[in-house]
This record gives sequence, structure tokens and C-alpha cells, in this order.
Amino acid sequence: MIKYSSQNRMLVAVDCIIFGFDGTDYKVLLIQRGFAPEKEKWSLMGGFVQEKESLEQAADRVLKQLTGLKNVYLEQLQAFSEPDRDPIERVIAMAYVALIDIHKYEQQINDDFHARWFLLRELPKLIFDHAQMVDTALQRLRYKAAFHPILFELLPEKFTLPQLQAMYEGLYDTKIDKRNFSRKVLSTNLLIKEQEKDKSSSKKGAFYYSIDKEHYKEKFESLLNFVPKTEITALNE
Amino acid sequence: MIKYSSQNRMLVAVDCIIFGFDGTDYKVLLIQRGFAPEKEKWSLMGGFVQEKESLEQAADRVLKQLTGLKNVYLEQLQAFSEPDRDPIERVIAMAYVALIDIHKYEQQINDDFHARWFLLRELPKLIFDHAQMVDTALQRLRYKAAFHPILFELLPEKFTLPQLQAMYEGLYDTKIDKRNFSRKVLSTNLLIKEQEKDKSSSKKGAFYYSIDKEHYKEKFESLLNFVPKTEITALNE
DNA sequence: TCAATTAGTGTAAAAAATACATTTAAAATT
DNA sequence: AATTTTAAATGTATTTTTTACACTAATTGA
Repeated sequence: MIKYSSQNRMLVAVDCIIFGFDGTDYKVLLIQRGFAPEKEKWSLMGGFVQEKESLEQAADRVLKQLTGLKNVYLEQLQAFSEPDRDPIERVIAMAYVALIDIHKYEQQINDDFHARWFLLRELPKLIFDHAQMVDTALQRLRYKAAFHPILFELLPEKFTLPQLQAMYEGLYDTKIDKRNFSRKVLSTNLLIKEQEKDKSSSKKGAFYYSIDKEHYKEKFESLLNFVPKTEITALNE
Repeated sequence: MIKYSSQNRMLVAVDCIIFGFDGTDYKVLLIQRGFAPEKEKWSLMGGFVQEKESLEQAADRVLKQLTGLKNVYLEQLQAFSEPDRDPIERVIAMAYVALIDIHKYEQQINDDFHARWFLLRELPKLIFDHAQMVDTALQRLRYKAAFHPILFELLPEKFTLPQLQAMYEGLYDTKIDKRNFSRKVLSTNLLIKEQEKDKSSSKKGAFYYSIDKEHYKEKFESLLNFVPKTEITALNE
């Protein structure tokens, strides 16, 4: 079989930045690396791309192998390709961002795998350029969430408006007027009001909402505006 | 020296989608591929990543080698990684998008290299998945140009408001009211009005404008809104 | 000097975003 | 049983932004 002769072949890896939200804070899922170099150090979920799989398939596989997660929101972030980013040998890394409902997978992750959630604000030292990957992923999340309803991926099936608002406030580190926020969110017709209330955080209780999945798919690509303009005047992309 | 043993190494390439605008139409720069397979077929500018260079460096190098272009706007688009996208062997391709002033480089490109501009609407059949890369790049351009002043990269140092407007109208295939357009554009303080007029396309002549480079850098990341909302309700990203 | 052509400009109406405070529901306490 | 406590829910007036829309100006060539 003919090949491209005299060209330089290299390893290609995928690394996944997995964001979660616990109702108050954003978290990132990390594992202790299982092999040298930097064995036992905290790392993003990563792995080498195999011969017969696309990058997307590799990211799915790595996520499943290391955490048990399947069918999660997963998006290509960007490549990290400094020649010496891995001290052992040249590795091109493609970073993927995943958003998951932290509670849905919490048990599974803790029990079967040795992944651990860390507060985004208190991440341990990470191997290689993984801290930079997290930074870049966070920037992208801030950018994208300002226009598209992706943060819903972080919430359980049923959630309340105060929870949703806290998630937006956390991401942009700001306070949003709840009257304006609920008007904007509800005007998209993305949410269905449920009968029940969540009484875990107030006496009155807050009504649960769920996603109208039809509208969600349609509206996903259209442009929303949940975040006040003053908060998004200088996003980094 | 230790390596990651028993892992699969593969070729990594960069491919550049180079957009230009000739005042009326968008164009894409293509070359005839110089080696098998698909030798002589039309292709994006591409090349393999070398051992000691990052992807960005590779893209810069490829662009320079194949067209003579330097210091152009170049942005990572996304990876294309289907295992069989290249019939010879596994190649992961990272696509980059470049925006250039078509006239500034026209001579250089035609004379020294065998690259050729094609109308975006009339591209020839391209090798491998390059047509898909162009599609994706165009989607990204539409998305990004709706919020950031990147289209200025396509224009010469001095340009007129009608030219600028034609560029936006072409990208979104729409008509924009010129009173509203000029008000919006000028309100950003991104443009400096010049003394001279361009009389090439009207008897009255249209004043030239140039970019206020200070403001341009500052404003690049902030969010603009040159395109009417009705035109950007369903961008694909 | 008149006709033709494209550039340039202003205003009123509609829509969207913002600022802002009180009432309501339910539980816990007295 | 009444009162207090806590967070949820809600409406309106003001400001800002966006849109729709049509005539005048400058210049060239006939």
C-alpha cells in the first residue's frame, strides 16, 4: 500500500473538559493520570486517537472509558499543538468540551471510576497545558452561552427559574434582575411549567420547569439574549 | 528516549480556506494539488505538519509556500478526522480560515504561484472533504462576521461605505437599508473618513474610509450588530 | 443645461431592554 | 391560631435600540 513517504507521523490525543454545575458552583471533572509521565497527577480525561476512529469517536470513547458517561453534549473546542507540550514526545491534542448534569452521573462517576469533581475556582495543578485548555473552554462557554441555550445541558430534567438564573449569574459572575430574567427566558417558549414545586430551598417553593425539546432543537441555533448586554460587551472570541 | 509505546501515530495536515472579496463576489483561493493522489485536482492550500512546528506555524508556512501570503488573518476552524478521508492513509486535517484583501495579493499570487481565485458560488469539484471544509468555513464566517468586524480584513486600506455594505449584503445574501447601515457602522467609531473619494463606481463619488486601528483592536472582541436581526436568526453555530 | 446615476442624510414609529418594589405562598415559631 | 420568616412571583414606566421609509446632493456625460 502506498503511503505519503518521508512525512512525520505523530500521536493525536483528545482531552475532554467536562463542566458541571451543582446549583451554586461550576465544577470540572478530573482524573488522576494512570501512566507516566505525571502519573497520579490531576488531568483532564484524555486518550490517544486510535487508527479507525474519528476525533469525535475518540472523545466519546475516552469519556465512556474514564467516567461511564454516554450521550452527553460534546463539542470540539480547539487543537493544542505546541511541539513540546508533552515532554515524552510530540502529541497534538484536540480539546473537547462536555456539559453534564452533575447529579445524574455523580454516583456512577464516584463509584466506578476514580474521577473527581473540583470547583472551577479551586482547581489543582494540572498536567501539561490542561489548565490552559480549561481556561479556553470556559471562555468558549461564556461566549456561547450568551447566545445559545447550552447551559440547560447542565441542569436536571426538572429545574426552577432561580436555579437557572443562578447558573447564568455564576458563569458571568454578575447579578441579574429576576423579573427581567424570567421574562426573557419564558418569552422564548423553551420552558414548560410543571405542576410541582421544589421546596428544598424555600418555604414557598419554586415551580419546576422542563425543556420543551421540540422548541429546544429549533431554537438552539437561533440567538438568545438571556444575559444583560453590559455583561457581554467584551467576551473573548 | 522514552516514547508512548504501542500507540498509533498518524499524519496531521493543515488546510487553509482563503476567502477574498472582489467588490461584488466572494472568492476562494485554490491550487492544483502537486502530488498523488488527486494530482492536478483543485484543492485547498494544505500541507503536513512538521516535527517542530505548531499547527499555527504550519498553517502560516503552508500559506506562505503556496501563495506568498504573510501576516494575514488566520483562524483555526476545526478538525476533519474521518479515518478514510484521505484514501492513501490516515490524515487528520486541521482547517484554518484566512481572510485577505484580494487585490493586495492578486498579482503576487497569479505570477509566482499557481493558485487561482474561484467564485465561491462556482467552485470546481474539490478533493477529499475540502468542499465540506469550505462550507463549514463559510458558516463560521457568517456567524462571526455578524458580531465582530472581521470582514474588514477582506477590504483594502481605503474603502467606501457602499463597498462595505455590499460585502455584508453578499455574505448574508440580503439587502440592507443604507441609512441604517451607515449609522450603525459609523456609530462604532471604527472608521476614519478620508478626504478623497472613490469615483470608480459613481459620478458623485463615495468618500473613502479607513480603519481606526486602535479602536479596531479594542472593539474586535466586543459585540457589534451590523446585520439586521432578521437576517441572523438562524446562523449555524 | 439637462439627464442620469449613485452617494448621502433625518425622523418618526416600533420593539427591546432596563430599572425598580410589592405581594404571595408556605413553613416555622410564638 | 396568629405571627414571623423566607424566598418566589409578578407589572409598569422609562430608556435605548432598531427599524422603516424618501428626498436631496454631487458629478459626469450627453
